[in-house]
Amino acid sequence: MYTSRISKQTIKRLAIYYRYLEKLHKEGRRTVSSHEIGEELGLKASQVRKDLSYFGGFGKRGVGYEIRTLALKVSKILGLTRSWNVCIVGAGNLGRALLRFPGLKEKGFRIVSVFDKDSAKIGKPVERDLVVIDVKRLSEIVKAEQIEIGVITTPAADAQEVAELLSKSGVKGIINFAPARVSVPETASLEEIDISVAFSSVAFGIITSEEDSD
Amino acid sequence: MYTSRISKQTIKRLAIYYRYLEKLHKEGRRTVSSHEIGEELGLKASQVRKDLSYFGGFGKRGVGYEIRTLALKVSKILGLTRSWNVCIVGAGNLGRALLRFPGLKEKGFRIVSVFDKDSAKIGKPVERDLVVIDVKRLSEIVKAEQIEIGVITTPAADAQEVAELLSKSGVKGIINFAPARVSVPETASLEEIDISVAFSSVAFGIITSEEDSD
DNA sequence: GAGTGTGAACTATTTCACAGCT
DNA sequence: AGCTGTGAAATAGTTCACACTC
Repeated sequence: MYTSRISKQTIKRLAIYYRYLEKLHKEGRRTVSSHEIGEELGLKASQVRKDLSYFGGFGKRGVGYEIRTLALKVSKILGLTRSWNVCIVGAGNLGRALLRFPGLKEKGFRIVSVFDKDSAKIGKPVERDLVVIDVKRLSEIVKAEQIEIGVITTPAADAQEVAELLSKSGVKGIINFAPARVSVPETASLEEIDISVAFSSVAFGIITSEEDSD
Repeated sequence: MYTSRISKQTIKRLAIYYRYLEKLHKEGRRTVSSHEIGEELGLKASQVRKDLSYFGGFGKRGVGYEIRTLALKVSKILGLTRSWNVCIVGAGNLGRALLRFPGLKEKGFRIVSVFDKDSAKIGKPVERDLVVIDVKRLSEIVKAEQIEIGVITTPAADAQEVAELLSKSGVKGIINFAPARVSVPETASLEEIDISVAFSSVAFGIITSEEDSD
């Protein structure tokens, strides 16, 4: 269907539109214009319309977009109408924080297992019905539980190895929080969330804005 | 100095180069070529050279880059040669995980206080020498502790309010982990780390690669 | 010979501007 | 009249290609 070249940036904006549409829907609103969406999210109205137009003409000229309909269309595009089995590799602070991160379950991302290689952690409960499993059993469990998305929250040194293990086990998408870039086969979908890079980027921004004002 | 228009993407790559340079340095290596950096990080050599050239000619033709010198230059550019006082707003799971996130302290990001509005959390220790402080005291403490960077790990509904409070209190840079976009004054530096958007983006990637192979 | 630094060419993304529905 | 959908224009970012240095 819409399999062609849509940029990752467009997809991320779509996910942000979706969140805003849900909010409007909860407030009882029925329609919204591209101008209003852009206003709220800090984007040009034309950007919003262009992003949506890649997937079809969802709006009504002279009116705007019907919130309920558009939210449904966008959730379909983003794969939010089905559920996804997710595993977390690395039962440290960040891994455990993600177990309770708000909004994931509601969007269909179900964290069904947590792995670690540390024998002190293996077997310990991390959530009502979850216990840390030895990473040696990852492949077996990914298959048994039909896990499609793996989240890496290990130390940097283990990230590449875990990425390969996940890919080989049949995981289709990876989200990497470890402070190291990983590479995965072309066929897998990868998202890198680089926390320490974000800090450096902010620090750079502060320095340059101070220089500008000299 | 190099105050002009450098893209955020270039800065983020610089932070990634820096991490790789540190690794090479620890391994005892002395020089590296743009080709090798690109190979390791999945970028074209010309991209690496272009990024570095914005800030000066750091390399030697025929030789490459002297790792120690380049690492020092890049760390200067990114503001990693000084330290930054950071506060976290929101003492939930994610906020507490960030307190121990590896590499931040080493890069000079010192988390000096943690705030929350929940009276059940206020006063409780979160780390050796840190206790959760009432967010009402944020402005006072930001000034007293000379905090320049604020990290938002509150629920989405509180994120915009906290961003404004931080800006008004004199914080120059904000990193927002809440699943909501925030807006800050032009003068402040902002980085949004949108975890649920990353999940949606990966889900979209999986769906489209499955369609492609039909 | 090897590898940088950089203008020029190319590609991707954003924004404009306006025809065309409702 | 209001607001979408979309080619065309403008802008931003990447990659090429090669002169130049070590």
